[in-house]
Amino acid sequence: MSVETAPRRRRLEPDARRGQILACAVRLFGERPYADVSTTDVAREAGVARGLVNHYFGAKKDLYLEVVRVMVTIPEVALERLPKGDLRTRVDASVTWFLDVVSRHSTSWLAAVTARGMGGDADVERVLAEAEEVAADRMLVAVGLAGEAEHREELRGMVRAYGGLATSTAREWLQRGALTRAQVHLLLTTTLLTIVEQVIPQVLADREPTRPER
Amino acid sequence: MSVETAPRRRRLEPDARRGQILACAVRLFGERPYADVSTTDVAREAGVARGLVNHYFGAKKDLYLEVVRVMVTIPEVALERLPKGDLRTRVDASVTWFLDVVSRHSTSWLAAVTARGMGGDADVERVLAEAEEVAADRMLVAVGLAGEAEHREELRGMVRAYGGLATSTAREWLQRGALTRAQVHLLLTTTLLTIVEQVIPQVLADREPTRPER
DNA sequence: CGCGCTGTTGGCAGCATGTCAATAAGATGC
DNA sequence: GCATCTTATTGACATGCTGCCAACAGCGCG
Repeated sequence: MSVETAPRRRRLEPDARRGQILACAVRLFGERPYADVSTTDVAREAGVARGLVNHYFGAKKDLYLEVVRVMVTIPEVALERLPKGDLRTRVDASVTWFLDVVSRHSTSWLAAVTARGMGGDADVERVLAEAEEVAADRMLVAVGLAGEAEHREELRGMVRAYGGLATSTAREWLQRGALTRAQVHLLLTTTLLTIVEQVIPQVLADREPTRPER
Repeated sequence: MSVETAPRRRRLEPDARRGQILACAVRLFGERPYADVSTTDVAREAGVARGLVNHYFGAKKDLYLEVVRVMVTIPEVALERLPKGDLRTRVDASVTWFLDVVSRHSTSWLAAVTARGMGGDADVERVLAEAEEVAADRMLVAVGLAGEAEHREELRGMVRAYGGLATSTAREWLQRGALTRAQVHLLLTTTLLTIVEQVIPQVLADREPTRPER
């Protein structure tokens, strides 16, 4: 007879197990800094041997990369959902959408963005950079500047820089509570309008190949 | 007779030794990520036993805190050196000064700012926050908004957020090379002017106590 | 029912970190 | 010049985490 209906080991599909471990890792890394989360913690949280974490994700850093990627890659669901109105309307809608998203996943999102580089690590930096890349491209589409082939790199740089403003502003709102949502909205909207209407035209006016100067 | 003119141990004043070790740590952390720099590396670089590093700085993280503090705390030498002209002039001068400073210490500065939180560590976050605080206050003085007692917290939040823009923009220039110094200068100047002249007046117009809303 | 595939485990070896008593450099007094 | 005291400096130890790997055991298949 068998009283133990539950075997000490349960066999799951690789994808399922990997997903389960990743979910636990997301939660732990979201509420505690990188160094304070050991692979043992993740394994215990998932009810699994520690070695299995290494088996699926390799090094601890690789697991962390997956976590950051998940947290920072914003779903692309809404973009074609933007209104077709004039620039101010689209900018306003974009900012609203951004604020909705970050306020929803606030904790994990903050942890991911705050985690910039875990001390300058190149791989984490790369993941963050890729996420900024796609975000910048979508933003260019949103403000109707996707067609500029000439100064494409400069435009993306500008928008990525604006992403830094959006990040720090959202942090002032969600983390420090120094600003209200309305104030954040006003700041981001006005600033983006200024960049698109005043700064970018001046950049586009320069027909010089703009070789980098230090 | 004594052939060995150099004793195996050299005794230094605590401040001197501490400073020497700190200098080596600054260099190493400036060119390699946190996890890739062991206290052994720092000790070897300083020609010193590893235990001495712990003796002077405690844990490795404490040493790192000192390093970040040194790299991120910009000398306050220039601030009274700002011109007394109108707003645009002062903003222009402030941006120029900022770009000069970050381009000079570019490598170490980038590492420090990029190191935001080494994965969300609370202490590192605190050091960064303090540095942002003083930077924000100086910026408020520079643009002539230091006297606003009413919405002081909101103003500092706005300026700190602008600091995020300055950081990410400088990174686009120094690290990715996507923007030229002239473009960065234009972007930062125009944006700061917009914030001071358009956004802040609207915030100051609100006489509501602006309780945080999510 | 036996067998093979593979998800899963536990332990091993290496490395980094923090602590601490022992050591010796350099100053001080005689 | 020599003894002595202070303390900067060292070397070794214990601990904890990480990556790796061979052995183990679910679970499907014949």
